[in-house]
Amino acid sequence: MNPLSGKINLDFRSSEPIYLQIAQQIQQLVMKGDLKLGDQLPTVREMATELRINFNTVSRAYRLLDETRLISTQRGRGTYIWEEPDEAMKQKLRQKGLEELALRYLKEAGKLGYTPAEAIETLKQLAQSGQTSLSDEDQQEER
Amino acid sequence: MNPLSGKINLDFRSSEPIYLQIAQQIQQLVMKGDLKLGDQLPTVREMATELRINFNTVSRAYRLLDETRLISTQRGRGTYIWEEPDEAMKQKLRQKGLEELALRYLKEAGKLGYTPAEAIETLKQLAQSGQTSLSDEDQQEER
DNA sequence: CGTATTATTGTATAATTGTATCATTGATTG
DNA sequence: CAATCAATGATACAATTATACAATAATACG
Repeated sequence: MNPLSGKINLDFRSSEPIYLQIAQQIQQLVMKGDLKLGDQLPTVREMATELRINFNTVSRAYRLLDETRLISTQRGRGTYIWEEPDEAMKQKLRQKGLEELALRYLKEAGKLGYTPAEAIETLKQLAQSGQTSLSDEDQQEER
Repeated sequence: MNPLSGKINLDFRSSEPIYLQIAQQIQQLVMKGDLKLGDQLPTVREMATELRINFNTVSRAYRLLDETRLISTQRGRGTYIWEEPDEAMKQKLRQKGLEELALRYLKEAGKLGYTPAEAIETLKQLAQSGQTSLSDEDQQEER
């Protein structure tokens, strides 16, 4: 069994592309310590089969992480955790991830006809009212 | 201890295939005089074990060098330095090596969206500003 | 010695793994 | 509706590894 079997949960209904979902979740697993330096990730084909997607999509996620030097992909050999990000890096990655999420939120809101200002306002109110269950328990897989 | 133990440094993250890295570095060692006519190279398995790669990858590097007559591989016997390149040959090899590096640089820059002109400009500036530590001290091994 | 046996060395071929390129699809935009 | 673009898929490819093999050397034994 590979090290992150069942730990990647995709939401095929999300507008978030699945290659980003994969990349972000792997990033989080590293930051949580579930994946450590030197660990081998599943091959693109393994993971693709498990997630029932094309292996090129996994490859794209891996390439993204390779560019940030979080992992190392080696043709013919496999893919490995390359560096455990230091605090600064973690912060940067978190920031970047957040920004992507934020951008998507605004974009989606825009589709629904809301201005950024409106989207922000709604967000604020939501944050104040329902302060329960906003933490990160494991989510259910969707498809 | 074999004659080039620790003298081959691989970068598994490079897009340069490791069989080429090996071949080029052996070539350089011969040109530098670290390897002389008649010297035996480590067996494919020895070197593979040291570098933590498959011996077929070493074999491929050896085959490459065998084809240029720099070394002689003999099944069941081993691998030996075959001829020390004369000055003309050395010059040619150095030139070829540099061209390969240049090509690679441009290719990588291209992937990042830079035109050759931009890549060249950046290179120029870099060369002017930081003229320190551009020599060839031994590099750190990567994985 | 001579020969059989075993170990050592490089080689050939197929399987595995990531990559590059182009095609398809579905949504967005004008 | 056509054009366009991003995400995903299909296909062919390149690097590396796994496995079985062939040639040579080293050793054992008569």
